[in-house]
Order: sequence, then structure tokens, then C-alpha cells
Amino acid sequence: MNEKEFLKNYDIHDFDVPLCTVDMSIFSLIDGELNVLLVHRDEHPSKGKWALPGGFIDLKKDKSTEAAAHRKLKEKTGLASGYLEQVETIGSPKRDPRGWSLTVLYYALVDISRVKLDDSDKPTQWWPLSKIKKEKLAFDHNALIDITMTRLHAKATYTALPIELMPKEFTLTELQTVFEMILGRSLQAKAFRNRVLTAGMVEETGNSKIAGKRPAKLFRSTKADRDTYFARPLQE
Amino acid sequence: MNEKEFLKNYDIHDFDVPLCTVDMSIFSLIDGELNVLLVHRDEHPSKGKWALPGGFIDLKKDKSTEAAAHRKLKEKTGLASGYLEQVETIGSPKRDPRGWSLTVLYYALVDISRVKLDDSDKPTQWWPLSKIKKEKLAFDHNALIDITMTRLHAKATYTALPIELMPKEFTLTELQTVFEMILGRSLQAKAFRNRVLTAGMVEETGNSKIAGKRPAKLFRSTKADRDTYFARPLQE
DNA sequence: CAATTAAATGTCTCTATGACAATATATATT
DNA sequence: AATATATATTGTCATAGAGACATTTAATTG
Repeated sequence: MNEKEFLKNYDIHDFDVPLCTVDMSIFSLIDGELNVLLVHRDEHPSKGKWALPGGFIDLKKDKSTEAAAHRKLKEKTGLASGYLEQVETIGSPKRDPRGWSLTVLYYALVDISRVKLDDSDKPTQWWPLSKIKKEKLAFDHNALIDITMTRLHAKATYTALPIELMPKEFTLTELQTVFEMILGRSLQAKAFRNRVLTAGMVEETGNSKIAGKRPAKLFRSTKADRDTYFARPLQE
Repeated sequence: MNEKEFLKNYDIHDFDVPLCTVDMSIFSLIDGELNVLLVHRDEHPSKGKWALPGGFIDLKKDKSTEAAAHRKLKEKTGLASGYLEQVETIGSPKRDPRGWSLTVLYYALVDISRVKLDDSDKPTQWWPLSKIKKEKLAFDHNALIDITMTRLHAKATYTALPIELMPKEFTLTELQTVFEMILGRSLQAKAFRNRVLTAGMVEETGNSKIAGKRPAKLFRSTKADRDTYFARPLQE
């Protein structure tokens, strides 16, 4: 039997295969807090619970796993671009009542001012992390968010990735606050500014922002941040 | 319809699902060179080509994706433990002629002296990386190995992970050589030794090895290496 | 016993981070 | 208008780990 004949006889439906999905933690910054986009499930299983956006790979549309993730990001937020990264694939027989299931977990960081929520399909809502912690989400999605947070935390110690959450113009104090939020501890202003500036990850826009007292200079991302690493990670 | 009824009617065979596999790059150190374990394919597709060990998830046996990887490692090398890490999940409609397929890629680092190859199933062989580069492997497995090498390279700049490749006792010069091989460049002996020693990743065994000239002290892993990070990554 | 060679260490420079003090620039208050 | 106040921003110093390179140590070989 040659390969052509083999393929003709091959039918995946003859085998026991796992359920296979793509799920995504989409992070944004709203009122100084990290938010994650959740979708309300109006069908079984986990009906009535909130879940991460995601679902099955579309074998016709999706050209890759990442493309599937980009499609879902686009569907929910309207964003065709944006930072997207694969975190991990989690699979087990218990995480979905339908049977052995596996999900490829991604996360995205978006600038909330560019998002246009599409609520037409299913109710979609931004949830602050603090509120999520008290909520029992669908499937193992609480755990998935925890895994993503661990990754984001790690990344914030050696890259400037959190810049992706910022609007076009932002002050360094604002950026520092976001890092502090993700890291769960306070940072030294001088060290933080040196770090970000000498690495060339941000540049002044020339504008400034008067938030009350002394005006703060506004910066923009240089877009070097996605793949530029700090010379050294944060200590501790 | 309640969830119980829903699940009763649910049949995954009703849907178009991707092929789902686990593949693994198993690295070892043989005659001072990095080797990867390959399996000869005696069935379609990619019949006659060499491939990474891997295959379908066993929905009955495997309790998780990682358990599936551990099972395959055990089957091929006899090793029940050992360093194992998920790299990435790669999926696309083109990588397998049978259709949309997705593989969860793992890699393992093993001490060759502990391995007992099981050749009974399919012909299994260690291939030096240099030889693999000239060979057209099954599916996209050349690319999978490249992806793994990139990860291993990165890890070697900020962790002592390559220690997992070493035998029980080894000299620091030998260890340095392994790092140099993975990184593709030479390192400063003094800096390398300071790094590894101050981080507490290795400890003297008290023995020494006479390889010709001045005897070299032998060290063992303190097993802190798996999750201990160097204070700073290597420069450049 | 000198030459040789690999192992191991000494010493110096450099640089990014951390700690903390000091200064700058706006508004609010008197 | 001068002062208080709060946030933004910078100055200065200590520390530690990495890189560079020279030097010493301990074995074998002739």
C-alpha cells in the first residue's frame, strides 16, 4: 500500500481523540486594574458560568494554532494585531465533562482604548482580577488564568512586555504602577526609569500630562519592547 | 435539557477535529556531542523517514499531556524520571498529510549512562545533531528540533539545566564544554565556575579525574539546577 | 628535572540594579 | 505673592555578578 492509498483509507473518526480547544486570557488595563475578558456560557457544559474566550479550532479557516488564537482575539475585541503569546497546553481527562480534553492556552495584552467589544454573539465582559479570584469560572479556567499570571509575572521581571497594555501615550509613573501591579510589589522609581530608558523601550513624545501636581512627561512605546530583554532581571 | 442529557448526546466523532499528538526531543550527550533520539517510521505517512518519538495520546492510560510525554520517555529510554519540559504546541493543516494536525512538543534531557534503549517496538537510534541537520526527517520534525534547540539555548543562558545531561560525576571543564556546545560559543572558565558554584548548583564529590594532565575535581548536581536561576543571564 | 598542558584561581574593570537623598514643578492654601 | 504640599524626576553611592586576562597549580612526558 502506498501513501496515497493509506491516506484514502484514513479516517480520524475511527479513533478516540481528545477534545481540542484554544483558550485565551485577554488582559487590559481598566481604571488602574488588570482585567481579563470573560464570556458567559449559555450552553452546556459549564452552562451559566463565565469562561475564557476560546473554543474549537476551525479546520477550514485556521491556518495554524496561533491563527486560531488571533481569530478569537479579533472576534472578541476587534483587534487584528496586538501582542499574543502561547503559554502552555493543558490536557487531562477531567477538565471537561465531555471527556479527555486539551487546550492550547494563549494570552494577549491589549490597549483598552483600541478595543471594541463584540457582545452580539455571547455576553462578553471585562472582569477585574480581584473579582475573578472570588468567582468559580467554567472548567479549569481559574487555573488557566493563574498559569497565565505566573507567566506574565515572570516576563515583567526581564522584559518590558507590560507596555503592550498601555495607551499610545503614558507617563513612566503610570507604567511603573502597572509593573508593580503585575509583580505585586513596589519598585524604585530611579531604577525603574533607568532600566526602561537605557534599554530604549520607550521614548518621549514631547507632551506632558498634568494630573494634579508637577506635570509628567509622556512617553510612547518604541515597539522594541516585544523582543527586547533587559540586561538583567529584577532581583529577588 | 440538563447537562447530563447534553453529555449523553455528545459525540466527538460528530465533529471535525484535528489530529493530536505528543512529540518529544530527547537529548543526551554521547562522545562529547549532543544527540537526539529518533525512531524509524515503518508505516505511512512519512514511511521510511526518521522521526521524533511520539504519537497519539492514549485516552485510557494518560492522565495528562505531560503524563503522555513521560510515558513515551519511559517507553523509549526506560527512564521513569528525568527532566521533561513542554516547549510549544504547533498546529497547522499542512504538517501532516492526514489533515489538520497539532503536536504538543516536549523535550527531555537524559544522562546517557542511565538509558536502556528499547528497540523492540521500532528501530530507535541516537543521532548527533550535526547529522540530523543534513537529514530530511518525517513531517516537520526538523523544525521541531530547531524550536527545541532555541529553547535549550535560551535556558542555558539563565539556568544550569544542561547539568541534567551529565553523568553522576563530572568535572567543571566538562560541564563548561556542554554549555559551550549548546550556546555555540566559548565561555570564560573563571566566570563560568563562579557562576555555577556561587549559585550552589553543583558540589564537590571529593573525587577527582585524571584525564592526562592535572587532575580535575569531580562534582555532582545538587538538584537545585532544575528551578534555580542564575542571578544574571549571560551577556550578548 | 625541565617542558608541557590542562585545571584552577587572582585581580581588575564594567555595568545594571538597589537604596535613599535631594531637587524640580506644578497646584492649593493662606 | 509666598508658602505648603504632593508628585515627578534626578543625583549619588554601594553592591554584586559578569567579562577579560594574567597567573599559579599539579599532574604527565620526555
